[in-house]
Amino acid sequence: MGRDQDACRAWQLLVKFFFAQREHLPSGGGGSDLGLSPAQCHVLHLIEPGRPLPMRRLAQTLSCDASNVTGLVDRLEARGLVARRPSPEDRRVKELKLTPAGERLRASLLRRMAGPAHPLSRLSSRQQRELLQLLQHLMDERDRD
Amino acid sequence: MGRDQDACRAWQLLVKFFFAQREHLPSGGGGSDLGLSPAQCHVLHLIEPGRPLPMRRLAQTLSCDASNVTGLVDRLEARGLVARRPSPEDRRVKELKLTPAGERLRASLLRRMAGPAHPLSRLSSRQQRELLQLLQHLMDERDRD
DNA sequence: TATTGTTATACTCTATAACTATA
DNA sequence: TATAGTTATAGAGTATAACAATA
Repeated sequence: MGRDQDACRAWQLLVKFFFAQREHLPSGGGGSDLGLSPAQCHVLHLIEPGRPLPMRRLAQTLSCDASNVTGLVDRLEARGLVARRPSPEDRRVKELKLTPAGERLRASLLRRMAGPAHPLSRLSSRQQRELLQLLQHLMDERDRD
Repeated sequence: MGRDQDACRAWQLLVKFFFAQREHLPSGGGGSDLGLSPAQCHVLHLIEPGRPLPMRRLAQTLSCDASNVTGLVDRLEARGLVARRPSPEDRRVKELKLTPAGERLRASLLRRMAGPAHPLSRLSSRQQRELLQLLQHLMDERDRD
């Protein structure tokens, strides 16, 4: 019983902490003064430079309908941040990659997410290491893809 | 340097973990089959039974413009989930409270957020207690309101 | 037939600006 | 004057359904 209570309380705190730190999230407020909506930030965050991303996979990762991705990418493409490219292997598939401008903006976004008032910077070295170990344990249990 | 790296890595893992667990978030997908949008879930989550919430305060907590709250509450009120009531002290202010149906739906939502596949249930008792202590330390540094 | 991406449509969310009513 | 909430408007996000091109 104590265990479940600890877990519930921890999760509630985690939610609260996360919401308080939303400017450090990919889909948080961090991109609003870069002229990016939350969804656009998320897309930019998910397209890694030099790693073309099929639109279908983007829809899956965002867990939204494929038709959304069309409009989302339309707007990013109109701003010259991403480019569509038909896949060499399967001509139905379109791969997304960042333009140079897109890569620059993504870098700004990541920089903003990482600092300067980093969410975890108030923890001591030892506490940060403890947290890291706990999280790695959590993710090891889950990442099976 | 090790410290900053631990912190960055921990934060990245935290973001990833959170996104993977979004069905357990108030504004995650947990309410979609209850017929609630993410924003509506969030509102329902924030109005505690027996604790009337001024609309302005709701807008602040959601960190959105006050005009959004009007429509948001309109839709919830049309569905009989919340009710507006003028504040006895300041007649400009409207307080929100849950209807009985709203309280029932909120309870379902909270139940869904808490389980059955609770995000932290894979941790041992000791790990959960460690995590709780780390989070309490983080929040103690921040909650000054 | 099944899959990828698009279009059309409708609804919700969100911000800005102008407004009403209270204070 | 300032504040709480509303309205009008515009743009963006989201899901559903129907569609074209490709596999």
